[in-house]
Amino acid sequence: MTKNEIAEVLVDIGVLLELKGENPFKIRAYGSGARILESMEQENVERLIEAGELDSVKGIGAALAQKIGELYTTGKLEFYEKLRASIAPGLVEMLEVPGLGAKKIKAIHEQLGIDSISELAKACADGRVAGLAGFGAKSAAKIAEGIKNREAYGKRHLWWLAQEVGAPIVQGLQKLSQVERAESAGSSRRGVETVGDLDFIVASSDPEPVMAWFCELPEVKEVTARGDTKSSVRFDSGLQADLRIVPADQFVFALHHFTGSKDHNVAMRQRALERGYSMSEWGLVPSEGEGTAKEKAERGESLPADSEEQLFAHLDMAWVPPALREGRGEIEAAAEGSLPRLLELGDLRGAFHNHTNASDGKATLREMTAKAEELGWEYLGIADHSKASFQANGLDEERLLNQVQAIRDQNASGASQTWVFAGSEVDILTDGQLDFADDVLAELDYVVASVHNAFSQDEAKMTARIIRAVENEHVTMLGHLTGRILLRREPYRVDVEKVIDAAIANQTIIELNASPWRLDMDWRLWRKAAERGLLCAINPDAHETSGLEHVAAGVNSARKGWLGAEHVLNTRPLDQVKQYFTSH
DNA sequence: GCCGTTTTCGGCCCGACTGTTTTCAGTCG
Repeated sequence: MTKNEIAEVLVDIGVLLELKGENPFKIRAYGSGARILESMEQENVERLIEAGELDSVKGIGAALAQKIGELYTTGKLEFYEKLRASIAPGLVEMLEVPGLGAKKIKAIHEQLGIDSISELAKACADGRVAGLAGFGAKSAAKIAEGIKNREAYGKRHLWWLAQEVGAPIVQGLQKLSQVERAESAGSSRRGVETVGDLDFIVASSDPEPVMAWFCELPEVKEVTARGDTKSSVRFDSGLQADLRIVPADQFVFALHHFTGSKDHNVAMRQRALERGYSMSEWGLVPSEGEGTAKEKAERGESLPADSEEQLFAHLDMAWVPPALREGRGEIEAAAEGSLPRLLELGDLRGAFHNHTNASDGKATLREMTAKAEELGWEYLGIADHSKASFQANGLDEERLLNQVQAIRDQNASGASQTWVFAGSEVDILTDGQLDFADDVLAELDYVVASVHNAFSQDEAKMTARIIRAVENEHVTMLGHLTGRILLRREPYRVDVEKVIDAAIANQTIIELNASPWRLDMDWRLWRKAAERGLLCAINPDAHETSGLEHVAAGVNSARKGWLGAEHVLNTRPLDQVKQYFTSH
């Protein structure tokens, strides 16, 4: 088993132990063990397992090391098999119902003998759930509602679309006379590709009218909680939003706290404790003394912070951009002053993977060029589909060469400030051959190679197929590495590490497809890949003029992957890009 | 289950909201 597969088993064990009513700290140990494995290099994991030294890693002790070793060598774990056999799958599923946690599920299971969601729905309806100790009519109704809405509401939402909902709400809050400060927080502020809900933090000494404004927004379908400091609402799309209102001097602490991530916060609190402080959304207070952190903060014992920079400075750290707050080494980097200078949208001077109406785009070459010019881009790459992508009206050799000529003519005419590169998004056929012969590819400025069919090939075949394309000397960059469509289509099975190795060895770029539905290659892979020499291109994969603006989503993902301008080809000036295409 | 220059036992991040209670447990983030 690979380290990531092992990590999945560990996470699963944590869930099952929770349903068993195990010690919460034991459960946490499995979860953190999984995260540690995920953040390690596969080779390091293998080396440590084989040397019997895996337990030297902080967070992995003797018990976890033994289980990981067993999974690595045999692909199985007796402990896990037995555990899984002892718990009905329906109980695991019940965790997805809002308001149901391990303890309540355990009570329902043990006292009513229920082990499936459908039986649970019946027991809510006939009053058996309401009759349980610790439950009542309201809990039963809430569970029934949760089961009914599980499909629609359990879903995560695309970051890009959630932003479009959230941005006007923040602006609206900021305009209210009772509001001193208002910001978006949560996974949306961190720019995670999908978000569970929206979080808003407001500083105000007069919360009631602000709560009322929020709960009465026209797009609100349901108010699920309404308190003095926190309210939650649900929009028609199923997207949930939380508003938290705090006094002005606590705003920065609340903003940081609710921006997260959880892993980041845990590490920050540990760092605070090492310095004799206890940190919460209420402030940064001495850990000694009477009362809770909240009470201390209310007595004015918190260190002051008007900005997040000050908050981090109290812990002897540089400010960490929200994009990096994922508990992936940013704490250490901020402490030693080695945070990267992250890519910014303004660093981009163009992009390469875009379509016109010659294949499946909606806009003409001229319209796409005009939009690029409006965005201030020095260059635009056109890479329409190749003939094997029949469904996308892919170009054959003749149409492609005509398009190349049209692009050359347009550049020569001087009609646009934006230079256009002639490329192709050429299909990688099932055996790894390309859809155009080498002499055709040689006519182009650059080539994007992508997989568009036979997604169900096994991992070995798919990996070999893509690597063969990566090794082709005409291929400039690999398009959407895994083919995933967020929340809709799983990635195809491919050994991404091997493809990255091959791309580095062959000096082939891997694209960061900036379509908000793709964001592929995933940001979690970029930091290490770039450190090892992989070059990135941020490509909107635009199919209409407005699609070019999706580069913003790609920049966001690149930042989460710790990339700076130096890692991205399309931050380079036109002359350097021309030179790159000539020499690669 | 993990960890340790106060430690090999006794901690492990912290608080709000809800629904059930009459002081709190469970859930959630």
